[in-house]
Formats: sequence, structure tokens, C-alpha cells
Amino acid sequence: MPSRIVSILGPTGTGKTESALALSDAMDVGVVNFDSRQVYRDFPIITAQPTPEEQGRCPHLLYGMLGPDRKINAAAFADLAGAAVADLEGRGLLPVLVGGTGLYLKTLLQGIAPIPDIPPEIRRKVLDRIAAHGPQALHRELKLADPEYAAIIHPNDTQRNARAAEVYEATGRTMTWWHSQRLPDPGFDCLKIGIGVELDELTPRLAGRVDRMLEAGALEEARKAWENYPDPQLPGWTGIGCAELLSHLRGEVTLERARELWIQNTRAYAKRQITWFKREEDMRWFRPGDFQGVVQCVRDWF
RNA sequence: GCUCAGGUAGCUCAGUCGGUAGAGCAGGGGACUGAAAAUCCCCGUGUCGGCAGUUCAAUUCUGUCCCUGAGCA
Repeated sequence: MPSRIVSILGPTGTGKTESALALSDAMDVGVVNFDSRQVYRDFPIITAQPTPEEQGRCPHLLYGMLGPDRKINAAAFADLAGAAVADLEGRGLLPVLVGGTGLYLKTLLQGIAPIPDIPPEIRRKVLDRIAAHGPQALHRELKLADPEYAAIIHPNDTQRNARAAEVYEATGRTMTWWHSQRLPDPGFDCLKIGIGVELDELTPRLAGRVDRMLEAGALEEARKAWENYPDPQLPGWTGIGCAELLSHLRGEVTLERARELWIQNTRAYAKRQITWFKREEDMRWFRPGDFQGVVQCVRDWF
């Protein structure tokens, strides 16, 4: 018996959180975060986590549970999400996954290659080599070890070349081999609800959202986080908004410029998300604000 | 008013020893199997400030005018 779950997907700033709350008014649900940034405790405003009041309206899981110094990845997150879903089901609640991180959803629903954790010293070695010789050097080696995967990823792609190198070095198996491993069916029957807009329509909303975050104390939030975690390399600081505000706090740009960059980067991110979700199969699309449509869609699904 | 430095893609700028020009960013499209709010790929015609002159040919040289910045008055 597969678990029945609902996911609310779409680019940032389309009102996914509100849609989930509308669902919670209509039926017994629990919300599971599905956003790689909303896991960070110290940035509730900047990462647009549901407010405490909103989270009080029904169970909310996987929000703000990590410090900015903690790393998370797709596989680890999917494990947590799987446990969260089981938890809600045990309480008789319909799990509603809300977020914009497409890879995390894909990992939960389809599983991911069972590659073991990479020893830190191997990772460091690979990163050192990239720093010294560039990702192209690793790509040349990859061509010999795993031509099939080398053909798929670009020589300039730092992250994927690093990943391929560390996996091969640590496990003695290629990415192609790992990706060809049969995965057990994670066993989810997921209704995918997409909140869709054109980028042009979304842009002014994103700008307004950034302004509201600033009014709500985003800068103060960043300042406090910086006092506690004064290292710009930490995973938590790489979020959009966090990075721009930090740049201002360190005197590199004016607040006005930080705001502009924040909006610009948010927009570019939304564009990438739109590209991703466009390809997602079995999506039911709704306009922002069409809460009735969303609720009805879930009802009909049962 | 004088001197100097500039006026080239939406922005910041490179360049053409004379044969009509190219980077980064922005913008558009795309990819995505453990960093994913990440990472990466593809897409560049614009009166090269205006006018005139020299030349087969000027964005490039010359003159002049306009604009911007710095300095001197």
C-alpha cells in the first residue's frame, strides 16, 4: 500500500504556504517542508518560513531545524522527509509537502543511488585539486574512467565533476554504475499540485516580497545570525537574501544595492524553478490564489 | 573660460597600428541522481556622441560642436 501524499510545488513567491494552509482549513493535514533553505533556524524571514502563527494552524515539520553551520543534502533530506510523512500518517493526517526544491522531491519520490557517504579527506582532496587545476582537469580523468558520464556533464561544472571524482575515488565505482543500480520503489502515491505563473507576472510579486521581508526585519535577522555565525562560507549563508544582506553588513554594498541584487537573484532562481517544474510529470496546475481549486483537486483525488 | 581624460550592447568596460566590434553582468532559453536558493550550458547588429574633412574605405586619423568627469582659473 503506497503512502498517499500531496505536494505543492512551484517557483518561489507564488503562495505555496498559503495554499497549504487553505488545505489545512478544509481537511486534516500536516505540512512537511520541502525547501532546502527553510530548514535553517536563523533565517525564518529571509527564507520565507511559515510564521509561528501559521505553523500553529496544523503540524509543520522540517522547518528551521538546523543551524547555519549544518549541511543537508538531497539524500539526507529525503530520509527526514520520509520519516516526517510516516509520522503524520501515524497521526491520521494527510502529509502535504510544500516547497520549491525539485531535486529533494524527486529524491523522495524516486529514490537516489545508494552511494555511501564520502570520507571527508577524499572530498577535501578533490576540492583541492579543483582549486589548483580547475574542474576541467577532473573532467579529463573522468573521460577515461567513465566516458559515459563525462559525456553528460560539462567540463566547467565544478560541482558535478567534483562529485564524480570523489565517488569514483571513494567507492571504486563510476557514477554510471551507481546510477544504473535498481532502486527500491519508495512507495509514494503523490498528487502534484503546481502553482504556476509567468515570470513576468511573478517579478513584481518577488520585489514586493523582498520589501516586505526587509520591513519585517530581514536585515536585523542577518545581523544577529552574523554575530553567532561569522563565517560566510557556512551553508546557511549561501541562501538568496542571506548572501546579499551579509554583503551589505560587511560594508561591500549599500542596502539599496543589496536589495536590488536580492530581487534579481530571486528572480533568476524562480526562472530555474519554472524550468524544472515545467518538466515535472503529472502536475495539476493552479493559478496563485486559487485555493478553492487546490482544495477541490485534493478532494477529488480521494 | 583653459587643460586633461572620457563618450562603444540595458549596465560596467575592452578593442579596432583605417577594412563597420567583443567580454563580464543584466535579459531570454535549457540542463539537473548526495552543495540544488547550488552548479553548469546555449543565445551578442549596437546610428562605436553629432556634423564635416582626408581616404577606395572612418567607430578607428583630422577639424569642429555637444555631453560627462577631474584639475586650473
